[in-house]
Amino acid sequence: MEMIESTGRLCQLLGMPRSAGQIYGLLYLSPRPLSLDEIADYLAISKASASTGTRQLVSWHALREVWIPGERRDYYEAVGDLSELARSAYRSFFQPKFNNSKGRLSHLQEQLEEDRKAGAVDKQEYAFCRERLDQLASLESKMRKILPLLEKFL
Amino acid sequence: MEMIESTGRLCQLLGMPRSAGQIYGLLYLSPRPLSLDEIADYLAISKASASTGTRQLVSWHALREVWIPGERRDYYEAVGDLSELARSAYRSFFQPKFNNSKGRLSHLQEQLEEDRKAGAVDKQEYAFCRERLDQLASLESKMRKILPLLEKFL
DNA sequence: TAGTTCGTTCAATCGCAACTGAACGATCTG
DNA sequence: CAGATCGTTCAGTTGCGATTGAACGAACTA
Repeated sequence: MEMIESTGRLCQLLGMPRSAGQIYGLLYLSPRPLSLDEIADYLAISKASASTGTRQLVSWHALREVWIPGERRDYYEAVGDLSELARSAYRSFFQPKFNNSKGRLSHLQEQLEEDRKAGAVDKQEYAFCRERLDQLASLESKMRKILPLLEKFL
Repeated sequence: MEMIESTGRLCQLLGMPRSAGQIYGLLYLSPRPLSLDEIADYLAISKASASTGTRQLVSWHALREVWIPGERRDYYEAVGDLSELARSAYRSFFQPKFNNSKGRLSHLQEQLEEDRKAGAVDKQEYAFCRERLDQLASLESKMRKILPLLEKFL
């Protein structure tokens, strides 16, 4: 139960549905795969929530569907490799946002240059914005360098 | 306006109020400090929101209060050093959660040992849980090693 | 075929954080 | 002192994502 609470809070902190985290926490320490009904029962949530939660986790490759011969129910078990999980989460979630931010940043820089040429900003304003945008770009470049290393290390 | 949208979304992504991010984005590119009314006016939010937002940002050291001689209003400007900002955010926000998780983890491990001694879990179950908890501990230790490095690099 | 037992979908509800308008206290001005 | 101009606080509202019950379709069973 402590595990369930922790993973639930963690997911909530990362902007994911709390129930998904709870499901993962439950399965992470469960010695055998569990069915939808068992999950819903144990966590005291509706089967609908359990269904949507497991499907989300499966799509994130955090859960694996397990078919037990002679059983009609679907069973689920947690993917134990958290490092791989973190990597794929990074790739499919943070990486895109990050690339997007790069595009936005360079677009801002272009726009600033245009405004300067058009005389829409005076010299002091231009210098200030330029400095701030450059600092942003520098930080972005640092992140771009270190993230792959971090990815390997985990 | 693009900047405002970006920082707003970023804050929302990190679980902070969107309006706070918008305020920071506005001030980050503003060549001069702005007053509460100017902020509320520009962002089309109520002065109440602007007030709470700025106070939050000030408490996070993301904004600086600027007193302009002969002016009764408070003026605010963005703290430009994003690296320092990230560091202090890490220290006051993530660091505590992280330490907390360490305590929980070791507590879980202790409890597992107790259960084993009490014969509450069979050998197979114990081995499974033990392995999973050990993996968690290993990941936690890696994070503990790399985070300080990352903090220095930024 | 009729009746179970599954998982999924969807409209309705709920909870919670963010936002707002209005009231307030503090500080200045004439 | 009265009046104006600030920032802050707070009860009430809003908006949005998570959750639910009920309905549904598919796959099995007798």
